[in-house]
Amino acid sequence: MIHSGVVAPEGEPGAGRLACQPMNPPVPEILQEALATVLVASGIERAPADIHVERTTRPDHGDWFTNLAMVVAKPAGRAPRELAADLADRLKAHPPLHVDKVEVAGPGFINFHLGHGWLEDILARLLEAGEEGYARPDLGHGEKVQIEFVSANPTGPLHVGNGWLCSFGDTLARLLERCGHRVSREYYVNDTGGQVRRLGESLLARVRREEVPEEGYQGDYVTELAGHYPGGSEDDVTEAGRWAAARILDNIRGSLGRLGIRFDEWFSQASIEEGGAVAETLQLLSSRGLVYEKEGATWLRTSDLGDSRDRVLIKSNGDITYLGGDIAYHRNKFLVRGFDRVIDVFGADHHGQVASLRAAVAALGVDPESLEIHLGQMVSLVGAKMSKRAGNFVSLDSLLDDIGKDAFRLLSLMKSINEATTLDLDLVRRQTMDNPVYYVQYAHARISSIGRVRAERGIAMVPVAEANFSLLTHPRECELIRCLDELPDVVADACVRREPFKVTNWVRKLADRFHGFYHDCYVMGEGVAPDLTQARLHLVEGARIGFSIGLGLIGVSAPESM
RNA sequence: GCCCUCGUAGCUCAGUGGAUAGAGCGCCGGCCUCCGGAGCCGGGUGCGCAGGUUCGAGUCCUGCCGAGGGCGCCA
Repeated sequence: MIHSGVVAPEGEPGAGRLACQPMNPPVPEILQEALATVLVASGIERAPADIHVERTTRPDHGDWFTNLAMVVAKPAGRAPRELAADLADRLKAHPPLHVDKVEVAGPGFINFHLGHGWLEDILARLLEAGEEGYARPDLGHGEKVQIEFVSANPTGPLHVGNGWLCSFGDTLARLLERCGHRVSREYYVNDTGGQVRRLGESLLARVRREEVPEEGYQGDYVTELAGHYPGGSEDDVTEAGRWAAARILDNIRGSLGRLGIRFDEWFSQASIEEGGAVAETLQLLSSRGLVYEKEGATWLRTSDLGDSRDRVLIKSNGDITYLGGDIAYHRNKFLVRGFDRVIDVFGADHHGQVASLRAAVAALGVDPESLEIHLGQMVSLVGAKMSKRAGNFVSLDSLLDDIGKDAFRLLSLMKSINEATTLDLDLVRRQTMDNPVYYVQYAHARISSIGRVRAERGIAMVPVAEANFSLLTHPRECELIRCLDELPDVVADACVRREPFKVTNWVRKLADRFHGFYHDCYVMGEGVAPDLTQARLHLVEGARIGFSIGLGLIGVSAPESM
């Protein structure tokens, strides 16, 4: 932490100076407003609702550009380049804030070259907002959203694949929270039905020192649990299964804790199936004429609602199907607890239930748009598939023992969950020393180190308002500030598109920019003027804020030293 | 057979319809007088195939090829 030793007391001149100076609006707003104005002046009647301005990818294209002329030209019956030139001329007559140069290029792009004041504004805005306020777009407006993830059956420890989606769900939850949603994390506990009975059978078999049935759970953990089983009626498989499931659930909680994940709700499937929820749900569906009896079973007309066929809710033996319980569960989410939006995160092996569930939610009278289902593609190991029943999975705990929480979270949040992953455990373990996590954390440790050296040398930081950011003209400094400028957009984008890995990519980019800055721009080196030192100290603080926000979102710790 | 996801550099992956497609790893070669060298700088190869939409396609549409997953009165 870098804290000023000379923070001006409140009320004195200087302390509130920043707040008194109205902050300039961000560049996109400045450009959009200017473009809207010249568009009208140029005789274009209907301006697009959303005028698109973007950062350029190449320096010779300036800093920002718009495709506005090309978008508007055709409906207006004008040539794109001609219109672009017209707009550019009008902009040049009254240049918007920070705009040094306006150019028309290519098929009709308008490029903006900005002055250094742009970067100074970015840094000032970032430092004023701080870790709490920066990159906190209010996209949700308090929307009440529930996110259910993992929900692995308590029939065995979490494996690496489970952990992968844990990272996704938890970081998505953090993103939603940061972007103005009220988020509840939920774990649906399958503590009833066939899986539990099967677990109980496996346990009792081990208690009797017999082989586990073929369809049972073969893992060593069952044998271990059997050693502690207090008994009970020897043939009550449900009782045995529930006892084992409770133990395993404790283990799962522990693994999640190691990953920094806490659930707000552990929702019992038994509470749904053994309470009145299913009956109430059936009644609702019946009243809509969507339920019928056939061959002794109770069916839901899901084929009327986008599913490929109808589905059974109550088996002919009277048992509730998984779907039957799941519908009641989703009725509870939407209609009982009143979530505005429900997000389910499943593994791709649950693909088969998506259409049914969507149809079922529609059958409940809930807007299907408010149910989001994200399928994470399979995570497997080189040369092996993980199977809980066969007991040949790699547990999340053992991998965490090897590489640690930070490396695991970063690793699991580096790419889209739409992409299948095959882990080479040897490689992952070996990569430990040149894992991206070190690159990122080392950058943060260097920031802390700068703070320590500053304290040792007794250098006090001046207030932000007294720092002269116009001195930060080194290319490394400019690149670092530009990177920090992207964070609010990255957070919003990652949230809206449900793509947490974008945050990881950004953090890595920030680390890259910071290492470059650190290498070329000594903050307190010999011959660095005091004013420049002050400006750079604030830039370093800005980077620290960026790391804190980014690493906080992906759940990776920001160490003071390595 | 039908449905979903994916195919971009040797490998792992980025790339809201924009201009000359980018990182990391690996490989080769440089850089420690000062805040931590777990760092910095330089070096090169690529959008599975074929059509279509568009001023403009890695991105959107159709078909094909290839990989993974799914199509139960299992969960």
